[in-house]
Amino acid sequence: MTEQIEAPRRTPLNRVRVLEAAVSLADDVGIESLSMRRLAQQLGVVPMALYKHVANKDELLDGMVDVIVGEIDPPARGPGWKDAVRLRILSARQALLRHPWARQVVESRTSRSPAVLEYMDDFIGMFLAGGFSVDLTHHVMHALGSRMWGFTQELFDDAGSHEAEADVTPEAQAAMFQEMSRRYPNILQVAMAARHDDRSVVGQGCDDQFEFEFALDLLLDGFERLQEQGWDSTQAKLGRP
Amino acid sequence: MTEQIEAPRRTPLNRVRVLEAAVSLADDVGIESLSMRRLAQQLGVVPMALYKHVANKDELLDGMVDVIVGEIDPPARGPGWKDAVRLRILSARQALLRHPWARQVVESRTSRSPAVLEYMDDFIGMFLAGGFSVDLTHHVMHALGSRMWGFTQELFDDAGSHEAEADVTPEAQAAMFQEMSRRYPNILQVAMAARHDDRSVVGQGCDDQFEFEFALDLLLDGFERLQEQGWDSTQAKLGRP
DNA sequence: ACCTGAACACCGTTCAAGT
DNA sequence: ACCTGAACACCGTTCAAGT
Repeated sequence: MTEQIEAPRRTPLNRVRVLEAAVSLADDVGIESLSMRRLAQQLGVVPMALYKHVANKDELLDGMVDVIVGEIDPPARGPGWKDAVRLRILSARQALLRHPWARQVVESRTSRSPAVLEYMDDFIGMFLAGGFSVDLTHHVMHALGSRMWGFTQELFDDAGSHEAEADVTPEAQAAMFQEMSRRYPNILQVAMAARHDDRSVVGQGCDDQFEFEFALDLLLDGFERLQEQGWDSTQAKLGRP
Repeated sequence: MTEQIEAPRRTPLNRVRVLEAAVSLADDVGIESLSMRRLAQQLGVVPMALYKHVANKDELLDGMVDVIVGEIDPPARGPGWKDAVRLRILSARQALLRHPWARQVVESRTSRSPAVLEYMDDFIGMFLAGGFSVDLTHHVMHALGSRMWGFTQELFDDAGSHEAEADVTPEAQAAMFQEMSRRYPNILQVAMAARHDDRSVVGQGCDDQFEFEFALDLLLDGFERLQEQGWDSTQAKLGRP
């Protein structure tokens, strides 16, 4: 009997390999097409093999968020709190933008992994180091919310660009435009003005950098003002019935 | 042959009935358990029957958002822009809080239904009526983002309350606490302070009203300041390289 | 012409049977 | 003791066959 030669050993599966494969598969095929079965196939293993390394699909998604958090630059040491916070958020933004599915997944997670907790702990630390009271820091973190991850809710994802180009006749487009201007005159006004603007285009499908920084700086300036005023939540609560 | 008596006619299905049934089914069993099949069963029809009234599941979800938008109070007529915006957002918040799944679904939608467009058009109209330039209004809408719907990202959903009560021994709890204070000292500090606070408790599982209004008012005050200063995006862009 | 049962092509996860 | 193929209990959606 010929002794059976072992097939060339696949580099053995481990958690990191599984998570990284999941991230790049989601990058390639989209998060909605990422399934345990498809991921297993990509890795050349039977679906069940994945369950050795992640308890279930939710844990897989948590792990994928951790991979992304790992791509965010560590907190800058030099500058004051405002620049430190700003830089870290903009770095998070770059990491998130690299993975189109990330925003949705980050938003949908309810539990916080150690990596996420550490990320948040760093933020809190930056405010405290900047002289913010624990009280103000608490509320400021809530106000920051998901902007901590470097994204803003899209206002118009692709309103209008549905199948606009090819199929629709100019007449139909004109009719749609008329209907829009009748029903949503304000949206139209804003959209038109934005289109004339050189830098930002409504509906370009991607979170615009200027909009993001506008909102972020508005918040940071607000935080700064409150801190300088010695804002205190107990006072604020007394002031408002 | 006895003439077959028609079974008592079900009130015939229509789009509104389907959507309302979907909303209350999601209220009851959670959005993750809402399926076309289960909804059909609830309505006493075959799954295929639903496809007469909604093209597919995505359109069903869009329609469910419309039902919720319909629950939001119409814009107030009397007050200035700031109170008008504030009231409408807090009304949206009430509607969204009535349906635990709504936040997630609103966030996940990429297309905007007529009802949603109208809701946004109203907001834009409030700012314009308040003397905001089209330009500033545009950026302000982006800054408002998903806060337009009356929710903020949860910071801590139920971190720690996982299975804390029953199963875990006091010793294990103490150990976990120590581990937390070592790894996430800043989070702990903020969490402890918040727990002493009479009104807000971190991790109470629901978006806290005070946090929401804090962040909202910070933004509204910021908007007001910019408007009074005659803020202009072209200037802002020149000022920043 | 209309309606719908059965089928298709998937899921995530369990579990018992095989080595 | 370990591994995994088959199975379970679902999905959303298509489509052809039946009335």
